[in-house]
Amino acid sequence: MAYWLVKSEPSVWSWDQQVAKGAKGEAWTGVRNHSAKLHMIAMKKGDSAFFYHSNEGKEIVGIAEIIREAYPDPTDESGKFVCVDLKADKKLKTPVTLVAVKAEPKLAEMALLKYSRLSVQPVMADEWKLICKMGGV
DNA sequence: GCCAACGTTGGC
DNA sequence: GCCAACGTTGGC
Repeated sequence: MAYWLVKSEPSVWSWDQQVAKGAKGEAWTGVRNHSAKLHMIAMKKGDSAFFYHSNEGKEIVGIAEIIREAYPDPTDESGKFVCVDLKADKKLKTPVTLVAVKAEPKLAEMALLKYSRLSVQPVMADEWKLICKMGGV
């Protein structure tokens, strides 16, 4: 069981839209970065991922579950990139903001802070637990 | 294969 | 709207 974090601009694809898809989920497409791609390939069905809103909100709003492992991204004409399917699992009672993550010394090593442009990132188990606690789940 | 120029992301 | 970080492109 591994943990991840995916980012999306809510104006493009928001948590509420993800929730509206229900149990059948939605393909997480459009990732055009090789580091992010490698992380998606490493995802296993049943893994969990934080859902982070970039630009607007700048906070972790919910937890999604990987329901389909990496397959070719249908929106990528070059055929080089992959996507996974995610479904909304649960919403954090309290969103964990970027400010809150930065204020917590135990989270200083998070990829979210170190590689702010990376749209799919791994999360350490203890980071995961702490953020869940901060988020009230 | 190096590196400058350029584009994109995302925080501020 | 600005700019830092970083990926990509293209000339050499």
